[in-house]
Formats: sequence, structure tokens, C-alpha cells
Amino acid sequence: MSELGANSKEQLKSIIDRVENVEAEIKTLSDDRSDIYKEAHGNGFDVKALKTIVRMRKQDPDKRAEQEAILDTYLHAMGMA
Amino acid sequence: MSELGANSKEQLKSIIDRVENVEAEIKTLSDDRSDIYKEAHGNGFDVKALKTIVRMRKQDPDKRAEQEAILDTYLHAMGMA
Amino acid sequence: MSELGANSKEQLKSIIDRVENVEAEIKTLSDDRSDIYKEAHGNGFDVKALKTIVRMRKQDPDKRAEQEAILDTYLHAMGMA
Amino acid sequence: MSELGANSKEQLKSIIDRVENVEAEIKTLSDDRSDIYKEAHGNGFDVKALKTIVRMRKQDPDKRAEQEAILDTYLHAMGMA
DNA sequence: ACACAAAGTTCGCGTC
DNA sequence: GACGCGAACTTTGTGT
Repeated sequence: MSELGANSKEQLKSIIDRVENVEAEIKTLSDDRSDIYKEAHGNGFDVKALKTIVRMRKQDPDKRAEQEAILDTYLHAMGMA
Repeated sequence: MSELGANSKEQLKSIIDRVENVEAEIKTLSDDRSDIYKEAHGNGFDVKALKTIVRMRKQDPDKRAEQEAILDTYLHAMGMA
Repeated sequence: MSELGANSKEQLKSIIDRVENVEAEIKTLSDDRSDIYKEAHGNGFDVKALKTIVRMRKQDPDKRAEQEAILDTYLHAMGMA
Repeated sequence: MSELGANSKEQLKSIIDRVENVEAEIKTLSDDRSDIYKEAHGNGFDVKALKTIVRMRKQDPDKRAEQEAILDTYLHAMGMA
């Protein structure tokens, strides 16, 4: 099997290293988020609902309204609304 | 319909705010990672292969722990430990 | 290292085999479901909304109402409703 | 608000019905799997270890495919194939 | 009841 | 823009 050139080898190592570094940082922040939710839960908040709020605020309002309209149409057709 | 007291309301806003802040940071880092892959692609690397490498390096330690866990717990289950 | 008795060995093989068989059947059905959604999509339906309907019909109405109430409270407190 | 025509309404009900049927079958099989593990547990097997074995057997082929994919695509990326 | 682990589901990206 | 792949999130089960 062929060998990698020295330059490519160094490049490869560097890429992997940089990716793993940012992923480690992401992991830290993700843990921070978990801690916030845990604290909120300790203060009596419903975590599931909190996550729903965050998700809704991320969505584009127009897109959201459109999805809602489709869902309503289907719900109505199914006799669920 | 149930109302939140002024304190809870502030707490709620604070929680959402903190979560959105960490998620913004996560987004930044996630974009950084994408950029690294973009650059690597520009240098002739196959991004899919790079991601596979990163994933495998992450799984290797887990895999090793799993192997040991199997031996331990399974031997125990069979009454040999 | 200890050896498994012949009986236990056969039992073990049987267990693994039976589990893998049911998992194969589950996979088949899961693929069938995907096909149904794919066909629905081809007929102009919004798959995301369809899945929402299915999920809602699975939920206990009382539980659902309770979750809705909490969410409404939070939404109101955040000035989103 | 938008209404569904009679045909679409019937189509919709049919889709939901078919999905719920396959999901019911999936649920049955999933329960079967649980029963197998319950029975195994009654015979002295460690369920967690059994699940680990099943999971590893599932991952092994993936892993092998991954190894080959790495070689192929990575060599290609490095201009060696 | 809580925390941790695993399964299943959903979302987004790159590809064709 | 349809599709498949891989990652992220949600939810369910389990052990403490």
C-alpha cells in the first residue's frame, strides 16, 4: 500500500486535531446547556416545555404559520379539531 | 388560564436567554467545523473519509470499554465470576 | 479463562438468534412505513404534518392538554401568545 | 381556512390507518423482543450484556465497510487511486 | 424520583 | 429538488 507524503500526513493530522478541538468545545457548551436545564428543573420549570419554547423561537414565523395551517387542515379532515 | 408571577417570569426569560446564548456559541463552533472541512476539501481531502476518521477515533475508547464490559458482565451472568 | 457449559452456549446462541430475527422483522416494517410516507409525499401530502397527526393520536388526551397548558403559560409569559 | 376534498380526505385517513397498522405490528415485535430478554433474564443471563452482543454484531459489518470506505476514499482523496 | 444509557425519530447537509 | 447519509434531539427504559 502507498504511503502518504510527509506534507499530506501533517495536513491530515492538523485537520483531525482542529476538528477534535472544536468538538471538545461543543461538548463543553452542550454540557453547560444541560446544566441550565437541570437548574431550571430544580426551580420547578418543565424542561420539555422550555425546550419547546427555544425551538419555536428558532423557527421562522412564516414557515411556522404555514406548517400550522397544513396541520390544521389535516386535523380538521380527520375530525380531530 | 394559569399566570406566572413576576419572579418566575423573569426567571423564565433568563433561562431562555442563557440557553439561546450557549446555543449561539455552539452554532459558531459548528460553523467553524464546517469551515475546516471546507478548507480540507479545497486541499483535496475527502470530507466523508475525514468525518469517518473522527467518528472512529471517538468510538474506539467506547468500543474497548464495551469489550471489557461484555466479558465482565457476561461471565458474571453465567456464574463464572 | 472459563468455558461456557454446552447448555448455556446453546441457550445463548438461541437468544441472540431470536432477537436478531425479530429485529429483522422490525426493520422490514419500518421500511414499509417509510414507503407509505414516500407514497403519500408523491400524492402531495406533507409528511411532517402526517407524522404529527400520528404522534398526536398516540398521546393520552389528558396528558396532552396538560402539556399544552404549561406551554401556553410559558408562551404567554414570554409574550409569544 | 383550507379544506380537503372528499378524495383527499379519504386518502388521508387511509395513510394514517396504514401507518398505525404497521406501527402496531412494530410494537408487537418490540414487545416480543422484550419478552425474549425477560425470559433470558429468568435463565440467569445478563440482559445488558446480551444487548451489547446484539449491538456489536450489528456494528461489526458497518465497521468493516467503514474501514474499506476509509481506504478507498481516502486514497482517492490523496491522489493515490 | 432521579440520573444515566439506549433506542428511535427528526433535522440538516451534501450529492446527484 | 429528491435522495441518502450522518448528526442531533427526544423519549423510553433501567438501575440506583
